[in-house]
Amino acid sequence: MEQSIKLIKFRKALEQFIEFDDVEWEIFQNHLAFKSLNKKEYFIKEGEICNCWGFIVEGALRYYHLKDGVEITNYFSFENELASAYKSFLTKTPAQGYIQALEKTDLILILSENLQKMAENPVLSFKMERLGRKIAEFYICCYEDRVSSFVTKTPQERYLDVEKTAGKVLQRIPQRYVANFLGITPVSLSRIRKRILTVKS
Amino acid sequence: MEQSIKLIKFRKALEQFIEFDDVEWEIFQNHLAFKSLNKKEYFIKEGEICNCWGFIVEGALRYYHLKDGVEITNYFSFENELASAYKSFLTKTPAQGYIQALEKTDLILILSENLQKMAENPVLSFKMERLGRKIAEFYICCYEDRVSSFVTKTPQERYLDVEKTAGKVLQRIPQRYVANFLGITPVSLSRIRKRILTVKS
DNA sequence: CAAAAACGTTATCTTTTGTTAACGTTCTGT
DNA sequence: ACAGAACGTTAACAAAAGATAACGTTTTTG
Repeated sequence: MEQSIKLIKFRKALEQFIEFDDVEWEIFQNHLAFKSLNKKEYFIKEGEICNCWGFIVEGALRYYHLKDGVEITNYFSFENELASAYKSFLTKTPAQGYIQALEKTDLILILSENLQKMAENPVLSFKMERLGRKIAEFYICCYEDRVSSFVTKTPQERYLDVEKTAGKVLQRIPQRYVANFLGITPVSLSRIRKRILTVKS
Repeated sequence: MEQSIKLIKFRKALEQFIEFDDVEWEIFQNHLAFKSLNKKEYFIKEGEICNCWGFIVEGALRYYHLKDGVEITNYFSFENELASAYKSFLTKTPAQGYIQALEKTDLILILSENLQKMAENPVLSFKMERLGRKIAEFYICCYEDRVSSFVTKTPQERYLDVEKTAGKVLQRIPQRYVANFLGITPVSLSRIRKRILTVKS
């Protein structure tokens, strides 16, 4: 995919948060970088300090960390979504986990240093502040729902929810990762799926 | 407690996000309101649209919602913390649950309309934007940890964590609410506590 | 293409949790 | 102060989840 098309995609995706006029966008896009990850390559590894956030033009990322040497998957991001080790990026502390490409993934990156430059640019500073706020607020809403689902719902209910809201992308993800995401073991998810199937038929 | 002391407390608490100079603070504090809730009074009820966020000068709030007519407690806020039905406030959609005072609670409120006024005030607009961002980012970090705890840890581990990090405030909260917070039933928490005690001794 | 690794399912057994109910204690409101 | 409600604990049983291992199948990878 051409870079110009990627940029248009990015601009469109950011419109859910904020709109840039052409002058602003011109400056903004000069502060962006491009990166591609092959399957299983890393966006960030545990212990590193995340120095950028990314927009996924195409592909998918998996967030996981190790517990007793075993990978536990926390989260996924897909095309047209943002991606970052948010806490590490914001607090400049070492990342507590890994972000890995589930498939070949094309990214647009905003590096901390460029974000800083834009924050100091009078044309963009206010807008960048607001963009940062809007994005953070968006994720808070997502998190509110996710936490609520853990407190309120059974694993089976959570699975049915995910199947309903993200059924399509689910098929691109190995099932054991989905199990982690739901807070259960792969074996348990397999049983839940069977249970649901036998009830349906 | 006198209002002036409350305001100093608030200013100090906000310093973790941003610092106001005296001129800015003077304007800021003229856009604040005060409110007290008696035990069991509501900060917000399900279906209402949250039109403010609050700073808890003293007291504690409990977030819960109803599932099949039963109260499920999601979260707590204590003195020196912020409180809001965040998603409802941000998106102007009906709140999905209740926020209730666990004890007598004194609040300082920022109403949406006053936030709006400050956002339009050239002296404060940039700072309010940044404050909004910082607060949202702070909560994202909290949420990241909380979600991670559900995915990675057993209920018993989560309980031990909470006991370690919030042992003191925990004693002010009825145990069945804590159970909900951990994503388990009160009966189950009682068993976990017994299990831990017998291991310790 | 072939060997090896990874994957999802299933079975078995253990552990934990949910559910309901009972009981004594504590808290609450009148 | 007293009656009623709410609370935490415990017990008994059912349901679900974790752990481990075995199995065929699919995917990787050299």
